[in-house]
This record gives sequence, C-alpha cells and structure tokens, in this order.
Amino acid sequence: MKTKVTIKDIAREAGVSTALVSFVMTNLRGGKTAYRVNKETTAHILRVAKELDYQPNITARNLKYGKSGTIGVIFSDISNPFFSEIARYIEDESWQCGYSIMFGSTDESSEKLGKLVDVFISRGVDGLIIVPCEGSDEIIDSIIDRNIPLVLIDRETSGYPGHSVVLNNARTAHELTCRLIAKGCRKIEMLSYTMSLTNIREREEGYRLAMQEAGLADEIIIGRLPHHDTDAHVDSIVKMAVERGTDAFLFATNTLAVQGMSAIVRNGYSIPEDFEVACFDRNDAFGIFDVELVYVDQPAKSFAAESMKSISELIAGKVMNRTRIVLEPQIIEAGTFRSRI
Amino acid sequence: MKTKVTIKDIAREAGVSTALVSFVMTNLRGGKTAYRVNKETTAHILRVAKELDYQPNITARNLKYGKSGTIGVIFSDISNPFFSEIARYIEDESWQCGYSIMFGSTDESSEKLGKLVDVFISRGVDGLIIVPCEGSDEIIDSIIDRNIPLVLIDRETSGYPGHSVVLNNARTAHELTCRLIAKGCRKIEMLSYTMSLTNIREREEGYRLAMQEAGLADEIIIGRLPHHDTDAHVDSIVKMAVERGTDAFLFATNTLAVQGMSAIVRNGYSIPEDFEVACFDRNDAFGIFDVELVYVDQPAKSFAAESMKSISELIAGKVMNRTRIVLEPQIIEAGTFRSRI
DNA sequence: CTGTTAGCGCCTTCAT
DNA sequence: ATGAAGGCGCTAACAG
Repeated sequence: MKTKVTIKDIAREAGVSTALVSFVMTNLRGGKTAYRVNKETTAHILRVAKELDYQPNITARNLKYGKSGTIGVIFSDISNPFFSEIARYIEDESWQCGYSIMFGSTDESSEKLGKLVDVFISRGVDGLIIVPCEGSDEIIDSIIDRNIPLVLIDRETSGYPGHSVVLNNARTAHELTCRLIAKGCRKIEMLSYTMSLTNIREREEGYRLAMQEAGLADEIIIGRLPHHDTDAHVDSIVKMAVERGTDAFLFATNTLAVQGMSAIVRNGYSIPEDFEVACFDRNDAFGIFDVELVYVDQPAKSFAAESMKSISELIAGKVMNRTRIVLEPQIIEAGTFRSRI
Repeated sequence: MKTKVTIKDIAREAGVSTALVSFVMTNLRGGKTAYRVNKETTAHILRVAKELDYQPNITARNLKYGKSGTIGVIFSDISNPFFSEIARYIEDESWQCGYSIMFGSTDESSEKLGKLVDVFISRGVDGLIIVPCEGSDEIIDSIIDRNIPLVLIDRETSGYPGHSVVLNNARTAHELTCRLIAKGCRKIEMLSYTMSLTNIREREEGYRLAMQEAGLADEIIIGRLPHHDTDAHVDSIVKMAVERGTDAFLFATNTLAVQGMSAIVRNGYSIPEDFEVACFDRNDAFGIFDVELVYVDQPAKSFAAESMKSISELIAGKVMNRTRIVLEPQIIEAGTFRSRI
C-alpha cells in the first residue's frame, strides 16, 4: 500500500524545496528542460520523481488554477450511433487539448438535462457542449447567465444567441427529397417527430421546399411521431401510406429510418419495389445488405472538431463573436446496390 | 459577470466564520438540518447562501477528501454499439450512486490505455472500470498495486486476481456453433482476431469444443484477422472459404460479423444460401432486413449494473473477496425471416 | 540560480 | 454554539 507521492516527498528525498520541484516539473511539461535551473539539480529532481513514480495531483492544480480541465458533454442518448460517433471524435479531440470529458444523456427530457447541467457545473466543468431538447430554453439561458462557456450542437433553442455547430438541415433534406423526385417519386411522405426541435423543423422545411419546387405541394405529407413508443405508430403509418399510394419515404432521422424500414418489411412490403427510401446517416446495415436508398452522412468528425474548437476558445477567453457553424453534409449518395439477400 | 461565491463570501455576508458556514452546508447535505447549531443561525446562513447562489467548489472538496466522486470507464471504443450501449446503462446506474463518469477509448492500444489510466488517476477517479486490451497486463497490475478500485469487464488479463464481469464466452460460442450444426452445417469456419484477448480465446474454445463433440474436429478452421485493416483480409478469407467448401461462418464479434457479412455480399455470395452465419450481438440491420442467421445478445445492462455494483462496493471499502461475475447470454435466437429485400 | 511565502476553497480538530 | 488555525497538493510571486 503505497501512499500517493507528492512534490513534498520529492523535495524531501531530493533535499530541495517543494517550490523548486514544482518549477522543474511545470517547465518540464513544456517539453524543454527547465532553463534557469541548474542542470544537475534538474536531473536529480527528475530522477527522484521517476523513482518515486510521481504523478501530479491534478485536483490540486485545478484548485490553484480555478479550472477543472473538464468539459461536460450532454447528448440525448450516447448509445445512439450518431452521437456515440461524435462522442468518440470529441474524446480524440479532447486528448489534444488536455481536457477530460464527462458524458451525459438527457433522453430528450429537459428535467434530466437540468439535473445533468447542475451536476456538471458543480463538478466544475470548464465548459459545456449540449444537444438541447424540447423545453430546455430556460436551462440553456441560465447557463449563459452563469457565464459558463457553452456550445450547442445538432440543434438550437429558439432565439439562442450563443455558439453552435449544426447541420445545414434544410439543404440536406431538400437534396434528399430532390433525389427521390429524380427517381420518379411523386407521393413522397416524410416521417418526423412531434418534438419541436430546430433540426427536425428545418428538415421538414427542406422537404417542403423541394416538393413545392417540383410542383408537388399537394403531395406534402409529414407524419409526426412521438419520441417514445414509436413502433406501433410506425406500423399504422406504413399501412396508411399504402392506402394513400405513397411511393417514397423521407425519414427525418436515422433512428426513424431504422424503425420505418423495419415496419415496411415487417408489414410485407419491400424496398425499393414498394417504397423508395431516403434518410440521414449511414448505417452498418447498408454495408451488409445491398439495399437501394438515398442517404447523407452527417459530418460527425466536424461536429466534434468544431464544437471542441469553439468551446476551448471560449474557455481560453479568446473574445469570440457569436459563432454559428453550419456544416454541410459530406456525402450524398444513392445506393447502387444489388438486392442479394 | 459574477465572480464565484465561496463560503468566505457567505461568512462575511452573514457575519459568521467560514467554519460555521462549512459545518452547516456539510451537515445540510446529509439531509437533516444541522443539529448542534443554532436554528436561527442555520437558517440565516442558508438564506444568505441562497441569495448569493452559492455553489460549493467540488474541486476544493475533492482535494480535501482525496476523492472525486468520479469513476473512469475505459472501453476499446465507445462508438462500438456494444460498448456505447453499456456506456448508456453505466451512466444510468451512476446516477443512482451519485457518481459522474469519465469515458475513454483505447483503440486496442495498451499505450493509450496507459495514458488514459494515468490521466484518470491523476484526476482522482475513485475507481476504474476497464476493458483491457492486448499487452495491458502490467498496466492492470500497476492499478492494483496502487490500490485503486478496479473492475474489468468483457475481458480479463491473464492471471488477473481481481474483480470482473464477463460473459460466459465459451458456452455462448458453443451454443452458437451447435445451432449451426443443427442446421446441417459441417464445414463451419470461425472468424476471429489475432489479438490475444481472453474473451476471444474463450469463444474459440467454445467453438472447438462444439465441433469436437459433433465429430467435426477435422473441420475446425479459425481465421484470425488483425484488428486494423480488416476489410481486405476478410475478402480473401471469404474467397478461400468458397474454395474450401465452407458452409457456415461463426463470427467472434459483431464488428467482425458486419465486416464478414459485407464481404460475403460484396463478393457475390448470399446468406444463407451460400453461407449460414452465426454471431454475437444483435444489430439494427437484423430488424430492417430479414436475414436468416443465429445470434446471441450479450446482456449489456447486466454488464453495466454488475460492474457499477462491484466498483461502488469496492470504493465504499466493503471488504470483498474476489468477485468474478459470469453473465449468461440472454437470448439465443435464430432469425426466422423472409428474404424480402 | 534557489528557496520561502502565501494562498486557491474547503473541511476538521481544538479551543473558546 | 461558534471561531481560529492548519492543511490537502500545487504554483506564482517574491526574496535571498
């Protein structure tokens, strides 16, 4: 049972003061050997530190600096592939900046978001990266009031005055719809959520616009599902779609696409014979099965990189005017696949 | 711009000493109003604290206590669905215990694992939940030496004497293989990794045993792939399998299954006509496409619950003999699907 | 060049 | 019932 070794131990062992040890260690971190200090003393201190397997106590350093070197990241659900991919990239980025990340999931509940924010703040996070959910406006505002660096991603609250990183949702949905139209579809139905989230609404707008431009304004149908218990609803929507003569679906999210496509197949219909499909984000499935559909990949890496860049600049106190970064979809691709399985 | 308020501010404002404030706040946290302190003084202090919107500085408290209320969780890759699902459940559990979680990914690199461990420890995590990777034995040992609560999940290092939560890999692979055999397959080939991970090895053993029991010892073939750049290798393995007359594949992980099945389809073969398939973990794809295969679901929730239970008991200092929890697969299911798409 | 001093914010004896 | 003092580990500023 070794008790933790501190600079004090090193100082005693090396016969110098703790301050000197600290100085050497600090400047060592910079990479270059500590100038301004005797080479020999430096070497000696370093050697002792190695021997004792010294690990600096970051908590103490944080107390001193008034920072925690930690960033709180709050998604709706980290097990959602879209977010877990971003999480991974954020983790990689954080490595560069020397931050550690605490993750949390709201499950689209503003109540949970509130608790998460409180916990993270009292833990002293230096900044927050948040995917806001429905009804989270006051919470977001309070974070701003408290002067805590904040970056919203994927979605925004209404009238949000701060920094954010979002997809060009309207353009993406527009493009997706156009692809479907180009394939000859006319009765294109969009499946979306009842939740009022900015990204969802923008996607709906993009769809609307594309339909209008194509003279298909009368065919616009947007089915909105609750976030929970979607399966049953999806089934009935598919059935109604058949009656309506719908020939294509545009799914507002990947989750919705998975649920929707499952429902289509479950009810005995097939893709693309009965319905053409367009959706957001690639899915492992698209690699395994050669399904013919249109999808766009959201630039997960950019979401991560841009939000980390913004948040670290904010934390560093670099004066920043409001930065609203709008990402463009990276790939718009039509599956050109065989239907083997 | 409000500067942070500390107990000192409250003390001054309330005309008492910081010690009293601290005492009140601390005992307040316990739920009951501070006994041993004048009711009025207590109320007064509390009121001032509210007015000033006092938030205790957890960093300072951590420094004092030498604990952080934080647990470090290190996976190989949090964007892997299996792990992100566990991450989600761990997050839910942590909520109950009052811990916050820091996640990290090793990418199967022991070097990264080492860095992650150092960072987390120096950040003062109270405990570590780790998915060890190849070559991580010394790192794991050093954690034990340093007397830091540790729980390994999914895999173990060789000779690991501590606490862990793992799947009954051998039985699962055995069962999976038997299903394939029951379907009439004889030349069943297993696809695995070159990495020497306990879970992988155990799965191989389960496969071996099942094959031997069925008198198919001569048909045992285990193809081992490197963890990176697998795609090209998979292609050639599929081609060789065709030449060998292989009639089924058992994939050692879900990632491998996705890659393998993609390769099968990519090379013009189909499932289950050309190859029967068995694998670990459900995939969204299985819901969308009606593919016929055999798979088992690993109990992600149990992985999370059991590891959190162990780690919190360890942190709480409850004397625990070594606990090695072996989870059984929850579902063993044969896809009974149509092949519509 | 090297060492000392003085806290960061909090909590816990030990007096009063 | 309350306050004063010391210290957790580290570092910046200030002597020596």
